[in-house]
This record gives sequence, C-alpha cells and structure tokens, in this order.
Amino acid sequence: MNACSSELWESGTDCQNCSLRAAALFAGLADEQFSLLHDAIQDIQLGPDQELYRVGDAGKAVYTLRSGLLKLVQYLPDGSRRIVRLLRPADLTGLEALLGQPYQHDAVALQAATLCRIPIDLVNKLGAQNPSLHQELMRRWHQALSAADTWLTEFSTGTARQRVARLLLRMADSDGTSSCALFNRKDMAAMLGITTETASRLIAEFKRNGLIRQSGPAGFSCDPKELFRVAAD
Amino acid sequence: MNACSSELWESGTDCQNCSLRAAALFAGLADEQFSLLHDAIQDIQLGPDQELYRVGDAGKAVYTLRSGLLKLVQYLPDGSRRIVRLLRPADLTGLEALLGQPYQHDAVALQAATLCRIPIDLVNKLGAQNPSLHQELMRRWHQALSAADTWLTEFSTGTARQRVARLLLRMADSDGTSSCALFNRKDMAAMLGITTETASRLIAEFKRNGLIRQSGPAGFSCDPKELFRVAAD
DNA sequence: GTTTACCCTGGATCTATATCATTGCGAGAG
DNA sequence: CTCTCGCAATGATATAGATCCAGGGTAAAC
Repeated sequence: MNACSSELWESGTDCQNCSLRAAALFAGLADEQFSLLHDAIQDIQLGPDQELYRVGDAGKAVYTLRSGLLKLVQYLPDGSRRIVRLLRPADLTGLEALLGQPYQHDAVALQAATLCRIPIDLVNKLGAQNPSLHQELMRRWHQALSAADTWLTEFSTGTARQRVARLLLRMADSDGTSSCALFNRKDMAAMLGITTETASRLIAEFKRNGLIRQSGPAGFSCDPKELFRVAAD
Repeated sequence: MNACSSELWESGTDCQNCSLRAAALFAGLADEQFSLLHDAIQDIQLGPDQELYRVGDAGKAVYTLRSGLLKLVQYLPDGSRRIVRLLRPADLTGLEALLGQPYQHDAVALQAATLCRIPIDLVNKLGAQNPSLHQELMRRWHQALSAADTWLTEFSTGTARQRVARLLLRMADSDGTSSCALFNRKDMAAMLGITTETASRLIAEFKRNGLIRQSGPAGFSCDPKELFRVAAD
C-alpha cells in the first residue's frame, strides 16, 4: 500500500552543506533554522522504474530531486497513459500536498534517483516565519506550469519527427552532449503522444543519419544544428 | 504598444459586493481592508478577439475573469500557435507578474469578457498582512497546473474525434447544456492540435448525428452520454 | 548452457488526418 | 441591391503514422 515501502532511506542528511542548497527550496533560510531540517528531512534512493508516489496517495511530503530523473504520469479513463512532466535535479514535486490534496500523478524514477523527502508540516512551520519561502514556492509552481506549457507546444504539436527532435534537443546541452542515457522507446512515446514503434523508427533513423550517437553507457551526443533544422522542418 | 490602449475600463468597482467575492482571490480578506481594493482595482471589458496582454509584456497586474472566456496562446519558433489554456469566470491569469516576470502568453478574449485588473503592488501589500492570500495564490497556481495537465492528457492524446468529444464535454455542464457558444473551428483546432478542416468535419458530423445542436445564438447542447462513448471509443 | 522475457528494429498494411481546392452562406460595405 | 470577405462545410488526394507482425539482440532466470 505504502508507495515508500521498498525505498532505501536514511535520516540525518547534512542539509546545511547540501550541494543543491543554493538552488533548493530553503536557499533563503537563516542558518539557525537548519537544525529543524536535520531531523525532518529524509534521504530517499530509487532504482529505475521504482515509484515515489501514486495517483491518489495522501500527500504528506514534497520531494526535491537531487540526482537522476523522475517522470510524472497521468492516466485517462480508458487506461492510456501520458507522461506530462519530467523532473531534473533541483526540481520539486508533490506540491499539491501543501494544499492538502492527494497526489495527482504517478511519480516514477526514469533512472536511479536520489531525493529529499520534506514533510509538509515542516514546510508550513518554516513558511509561517519565512515569507520568502512562499515566494520560492510560487516560483516552483510557476516553473512547473511553464514546463507543462512547453510540453503542450513542443511535444504535442507537429509531426512525430519534429517532436522527437525537440525532445532530444531538450535533453542535450547546447553543445550537443547529454549526461543522461537515451530514454527507452516506450517512455519517449508516452512523452510525445506517439507509438513506441514510431519513436523507435525515428531514433533509428536519426542514428543512421548521424544526428545522434551513443557516447558511453549513460549518455548520448547529438548534432544540435541539424536537430534544430528537423525540429523546425 | 500598450495592450490595454483600446480597452474600455472604469475605476471604482464595488469589490465588497462583487458577485464573485466568495470565489475570488480576496475571499479571506477582512472587511476593513477592502477600502484598499476600491482605489486600485480596475474594471476591464474586452470584445471578442481583443487582447489583454501579449507575450513579453511587462507584468504589472494579475487579472480575474468575471465573465466571458479568455484563451492563453503560445507560439513555437516556426510560428505555429497553440492554445494552452482557457480561462473561465473566477479564474486568475498573469500570475507570472507576481514573480517579476513578463507575461508568457498572449491573452485574448474568446468572447466578450469582463475582468478585474489587480496591480501586483496591491497583491504584495495585502499579502504581507494576510498569509492566507499566499495560500490562495498557491491554490490558483495549482489550478492552472492541473488544467495544463488535463490539456496534455485529454486534448493532446487520442484521435481527433476523441479530442473534439472531450472538449465538448468539458464545455458543457453535466446535463448537456452549455452557456457559451461553440468555438470557431480555428480556435478548436488550436486547442486540440488538429487542423481547422478536421475540426469542422467532426463538428458537422456530430451535428448530423444529433450529438450536438445549436440552442439559441450563444449556446449549444449536447448528448453527454453519447459524447462520452465517443471520447472513450 | 539453455531458456525466457523484453526491447529495439523493420516490413506490410491500413486508415485517420493533413493538405489542397471548391462551394455555399451570411454579414457588412458600398 | 450587389459585391466582397471570411468562415463553415465538403470533396479529392496524399501521406504520416497507427496497427499488426516477425526477427534478432541482450540480459536476467533457470
């Protein structure tokens, strides 16, 4: 029942020296308040395809992604599924918990991931004393909204070839290298609203034409200029 | 330059007795603070296709829709456009202004609309004294996010026929009546990521089969049960 | 080592939808 | 009243992508 049952976790994270602190939720917090974090925040590790939470679970915490990739999946009544968002390190998810609502997606690790589990009680307590936290939360909410709009315009519009090209461009840095492995075709399809076969064919075609190539076991590189041309068509 | 130049507006709205007050942003406000609203909030009226703001405009206010319908439009580099959200009465838009960011969409009236223009300075001032306002703002942000996710799963997935059916269902009340006129085919297409011709054909087909029919000049009614069947397919 | 299972790729249809083009209608201009 | 002009409806055609199927590679399971 509990989505967390199979997770590995440990308490006592060193939040004050967190490498993400500057980018993280509590960036504006006074040092003395960090003691509160110490007790409450848990470290979570997920293997590929492990679930963080599921649609309808009671929302008791928000999560910051520290490493890896997380997908948010939504389902239609008929059972078909769509990946509506991808979380990268420093992103925050499960915000609906702060409004007392159950989670609205399945959150699943795309690759091995590490996260911080932040109980909503803690957020509420700190928020009462730190108005800047609210500002920061709104900023996160807005980030998520912008990301959703991007998915609508970039990944749900145009031909399948354009969508795949746009997705690759977004995964890669501007120099054409990417630090993450290529998604499997099924996930790609669920992100782009196409079938796995079409995704597979297009990736294979791009590889043949030298637009992308494997670079090591957990990464790929691509030709941004050519991909951009394909994306614009 | 100013997107508001051609709008009709008047000041001195009666916010305290606003019909939307219960649903509105300031629902939790103490009565004595309403005097602040009186001076700052403006009433705006837009005709069909009139713009409220455009992408990149400096964000100086948020807007509450009081009547009518508003579309948020986003553009791809290649010029193709997509309607990413629809605002109904009591919805709030332009939230990015509160973060000091320029507007990220074109906001255009789909039908004649009336709105309240709420300067961000006012929101910030009231927010400092009313923590509940932040809560309410987060709630609005989350609403927008949920709406965006809905568009991804319902309006960007499945066949064109399914999408049109789902859109009609969402426009109509559960009893199959709708208070708003049918969109023109171009807007429909831009919402669903299909062409105007396909939208036209499907609407015509639905009319022929009795799934929808005009009911008066500014409204339509539909057969929810049948439409639901089509949407699920 | 062998088997099993899964994923990627590719071929062969088939169909939904884009695309291009035409007609008809209704509103507004002159 | 007539002439545009824009939009809905519809036809004809082309094609992208879904669908169904099969082969082959790789990794885990036995």
